[in-house]
Parts: sequence; structure tokens; C-alpha cells
Amino acid sequence: MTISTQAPRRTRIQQEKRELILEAALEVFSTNGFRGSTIDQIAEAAGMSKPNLLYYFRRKEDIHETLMERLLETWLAPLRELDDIGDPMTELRSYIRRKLEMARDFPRESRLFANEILQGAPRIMPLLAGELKTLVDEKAAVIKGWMRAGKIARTDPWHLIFSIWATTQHYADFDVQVRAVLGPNRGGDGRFEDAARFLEQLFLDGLKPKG
Amino acid sequence: MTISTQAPRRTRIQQEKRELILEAALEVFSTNGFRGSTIDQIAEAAGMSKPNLLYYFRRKEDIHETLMERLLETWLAPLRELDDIGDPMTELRSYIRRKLEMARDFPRESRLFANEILQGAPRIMPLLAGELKTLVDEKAAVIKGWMRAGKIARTDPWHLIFSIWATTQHYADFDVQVRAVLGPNRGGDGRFEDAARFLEQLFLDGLKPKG
DNA sequence: CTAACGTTTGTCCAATCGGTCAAAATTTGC
DNA sequence: GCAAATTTTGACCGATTGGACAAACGTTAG
Repeated sequence: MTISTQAPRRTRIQQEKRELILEAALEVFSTNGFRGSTIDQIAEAAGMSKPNLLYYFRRKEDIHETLMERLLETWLAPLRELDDIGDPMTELRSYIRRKLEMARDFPRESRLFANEILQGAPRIMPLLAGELKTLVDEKAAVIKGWMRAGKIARTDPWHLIFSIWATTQHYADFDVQVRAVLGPNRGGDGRFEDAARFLEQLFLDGLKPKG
Repeated sequence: MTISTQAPRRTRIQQEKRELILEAALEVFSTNGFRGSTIDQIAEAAGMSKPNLLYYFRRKEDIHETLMERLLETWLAPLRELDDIGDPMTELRSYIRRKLEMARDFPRESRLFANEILQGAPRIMPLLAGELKTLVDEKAAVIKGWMRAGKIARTDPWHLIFSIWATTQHYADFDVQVRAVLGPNRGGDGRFEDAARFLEQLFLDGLKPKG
């Protein structure tokens, strides 16, 4: 369990402004990284002066920290839902779908996370080696059970999870590249449905031609 | 073809020092991004004073630009090698292997590229929509030919290429997370071989249990 | 040896950085 | 309506940023 941070009493304005700042900071941090972002940028994006922003968050790091705490919760939710009970192939398929939907609907969150990891995860390393590892190990065990039961092919469950993360988050983190390569036609709104179809087939059957 | 930049005459010292700077800059840029990196950091990593560094590269951007130009060449080399002539399944398998080897041997280059894309590719957008798109379209056509010939399963060649990029580069860009989740045992030097085995199976057969 | 050229350094600069502070403006509780 | 509490702002601070520059130092060719 994490340290129980008793949420301080907050006025209506404080709640609203803090949300405004976090929204603006998500935009700025996710595209420039922590070091590459400035308080002025965030303040301007939030439509307020720098000292005013600093009235709600004392330090730049506090904003980032709050953002990361919230992120990890929603970020791991899809994996948490992976259920031992359901049909294995269906469970995996809908996990992939949920992750892809997150890449589509919350690309900034994905990029914020990617930025943090790219920079060596200096601020969330303990969470990776702790909470995240625990959850992944747990789900890897579930997947292993499915393999032993002959429900899915035997392979490495950890790398399977990595490959799902990588392929889905790619559409958020590398979105600019994806759209540039697909061009205006194929790179439009339909690209996520194309991706969903492709990934489903890849994880189901691989590339071997149907014999 | 790109603009022919006639390489200026350079002394022995200039060549050596420029390489030294680029090596140091790769280290710094790849972990901090462009905006998050400072000339001082690079100068210190290169073991020289800031004014001395600026004698070899007039502006911070010049270093990054030189780095990115070199990067793209080596970065696309594996895809260029994808050969129409060879056996399709073998060709794809060795493409995946080459990409994974690059993630293992040149993780800083991978992260440098990822950083640039994450930030919206402000400095290499033209290359993505130009040279990169052309190459990918060309190879997608090759893959489509294999599909028509029944050599591999019918699917979207562009998203297939994306999935190979995503799964392999993940082991460079998200290395910190991979090692944190795998732990000290499974996360050691063997992780790339495990990944290679897993990816081969995934792209070959998918997850459906062998009937 | 020496003059020309290439290299390195210390010093300096304006702009920007994260952050402080007191005063002014606004909102809130009664 | 008014006093207390909260919110906002302008001015300011020291540190760091990217970069300029001239002087000092090395190297090299004749």
C-alpha cells in the first residue's frame, strides 16, 4: 500500500483551478517531457499567471507528481481487468482492444508515461519495480495457467504482455509517424479500426498462411 | 535525394573532436530530449569546455541535426534489406531479428528517435512524410505481393511493419520498465533472447493453441 | 625558428528558468 | 454590508540557459 495522503480541504476554486492546471500540464509535459517543460508554458496553457499557478502547486515537480499518480491508476486498469475466469482468448482480445482504445482516447497520458520511462523513470522507478511488477507477475501467472490448460499456445507471458503494451501504445506515442507513413487517406480516423483488426489477427493466428 | 551537403574540409583534430561531441550528445539527448538537454551537459560528457564545444558546433541544434541525419540512415537499413526475392517468412523473421539486435546494440539511438517522435517530430517531419513513407510504401507492396501469392496470411502490411517496429523498439525505449518488471533474474542479459523467441512465435503462429 | 593557422579558455551577455513576496483584488461566511 | 479568508498580480531574485568574443595557447609548414 502507498502512504495514505490525506487529501487536504479544498475550496471550490482550488479544485477547479487545480484541474485546469493539471489539464494544461498534461498537454505540456506529454510533448516536452519534464525538463523540457517550463512553468510559464503550463501557466499560459492554463490561462493564468505563473505566480498564480504556483499558488496552487508550490513546485513544478508537484504538478508532475500529481499527474503521474493519477496516470498509473487509470493506466493499469485494463490489465487489472484481465480475468482468470473468462475464456482466455476472449480475455486477451478484449485486453488488447481496451489498451488500443486508451491509446486512441488518452494519447497524451500515454506520451507522458513514455516520456518518463524514456528518461529512465527517475520519478516512478519504485512504482515500476513494486506495484507494476507485482501486477504483471500476477497476470503472468494467470496466463501461464491458461497455457498449462492448453487454452492458448505456450510462450513467455511477460513478453506477451510487453508486446501488447508496445503494439497498442505505439499508436499514441508514435502517432505522428504513423500518420505520416499512412498518409492522408489511410491515416485518417479509420486507422485505429485498421490497427484493431490487424492486431487481433496477429495475436490470434500470426502470419503463417492458412493451410 | 537529399540536398548534397558538400562536407567541409576538416583537420584531424576537428574530425576527432566532432565525433567525441556527437557521442556525448547522443548520450545526453537520448535521455533528456532536445529541450531537456544543455550544452554544458554535453560539453562535460565530452570532456571539454562549453566555448570549445561551440567552436565545433555553432549551435545546439546543429549537433542534434547532425545526429538525426546519421541516425535515419542506419535506422532504416534493416527495412531496406527486406528482400523481394527471398522466402517471405524467412525474410520477415530476419527483419524482426535485425530490428531486435538494433534495439539491443543501439538503444540510445532508438531513444533519440523516440524522443523526437514523441515531441511531434518537429525537426524530422519532412523526412517521415518523404523518405520514410516512400520506403515503407515500397516494402508494403512487396509484402502485399507475398500475400497475394499465398506465402503469408493476408493482413495489413503497414500495420504489420508498425507492429514490428513497436515490439522490437520497446526493448530499447522502455528498457527501464522491462528490466523492472522482469526483475533481476529474468531481466538479465538473456532478456533479448527470450524476446527473440517470443516474437518469432508471435509473428509466426500467434497465440492460438496448436490444434 | 617563426609566422600562420588552428584550438582552447575565461569572461561576459541577454534571455529564461524556478520560485518568492508583499500588496492588491476578490470571494466568502456571517 | 463587512471583516476575514482566499485568490491574483507585478515586481523581483539568484541560478541557469544558449551563445559571443577576444585573448591565450598549440600545432604545423616552410
